[in-house]
Amino acid sequence: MKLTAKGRYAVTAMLDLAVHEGKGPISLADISERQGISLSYLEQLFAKLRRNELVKSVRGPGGGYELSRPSTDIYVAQIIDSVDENVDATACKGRADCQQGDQCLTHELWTDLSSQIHQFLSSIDLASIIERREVRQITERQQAMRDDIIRFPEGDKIQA
Amino acid sequence: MKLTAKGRYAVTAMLDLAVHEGKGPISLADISERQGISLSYLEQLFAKLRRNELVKSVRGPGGGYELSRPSTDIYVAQIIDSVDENVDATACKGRADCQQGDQCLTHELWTDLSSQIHQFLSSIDLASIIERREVRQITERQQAMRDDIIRFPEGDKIQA
DNA sequence: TGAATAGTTGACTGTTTTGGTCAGGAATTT
DNA sequence: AAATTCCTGACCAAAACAGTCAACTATTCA
Repeated sequence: MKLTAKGRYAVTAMLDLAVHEGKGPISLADISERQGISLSYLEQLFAKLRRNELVKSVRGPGGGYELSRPSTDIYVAQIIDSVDENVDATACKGRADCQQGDQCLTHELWTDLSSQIHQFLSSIDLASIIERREVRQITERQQAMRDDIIRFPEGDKIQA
Repeated sequence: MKLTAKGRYAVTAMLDLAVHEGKGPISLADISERQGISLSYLEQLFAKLRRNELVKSVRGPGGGYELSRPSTDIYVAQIIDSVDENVDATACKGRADCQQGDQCLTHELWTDLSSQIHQFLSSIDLASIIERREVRQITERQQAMRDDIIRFPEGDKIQA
């Protein structure tokens, strides 16, 4: 499991599709403009997403991409796996001294953690991210009503 | 949040310390040998871990590094944040066209997801990773007893 | 005191990955 | 046919990664 800008771009693009679900195919040019990702880079990403059957393409004028299935059935882990697809397995493969002692212990510990992360991301579908946001917005609106006058200068620097 | 080899190295090294908790300072040379990480690279990582007060150093012969507090109080997210420490905030900062329309919507969605991931990793402490492994080993041993004779050719390609 | 140990720091380097460009197709619709 | 859009591969610069080297400081032990 790896979590870099590449995966973020892919998830962002897929979220864009999910938000416009049911409005027919969305062109990569549109996504490029909205999300600020270069067209050519999107093409590379979507080639992989298509191969992994997360999206389907429609050619010709008015064409573009659609989710291959409802956004409730597409999980974040699937997206990231599609574009990263490196089956690294945390090295320690060719090393002979990896029997059972201390040597490989922490390697396994990392693998454990890694699989927990993967499991976690496998539980989050696109629809729930969008839904979660809506819930949060409502909560904030209610909060704002309680706080009434107070104006908060946006909690920036969210670095998660 | 980023999840790359750098973070993996840091977590692995910290797990190594956690496993040897209470046995006095552990030298980077030991960790280097056990985990197959170059000594100098460990030095760089531990400089950051120390600045973030996750470890404390003991100089001189017999010296090394120790966890700055019990392994139950050190969380994976803290480790990764220490060595990566880039406060990126997913761009879309200088872009003027980021008011509220579609433009920035998915950016926020990603930020949401990202904070969920961060929150998740903030909930996992070093001790629980080690403990979880022990639980799993017991489970496997019990399973092995039930399966009795069967010998399984290791389930490799764990790619999580 | 002095030698050995071990952390500290910074500069530097080769390799891989990123993010992106370019060009040429192929398929589809109008 | 023309326009649009997906599709593919070759290519590239910059960044990140992983590691090296070297000089240094602090501590301990003989």
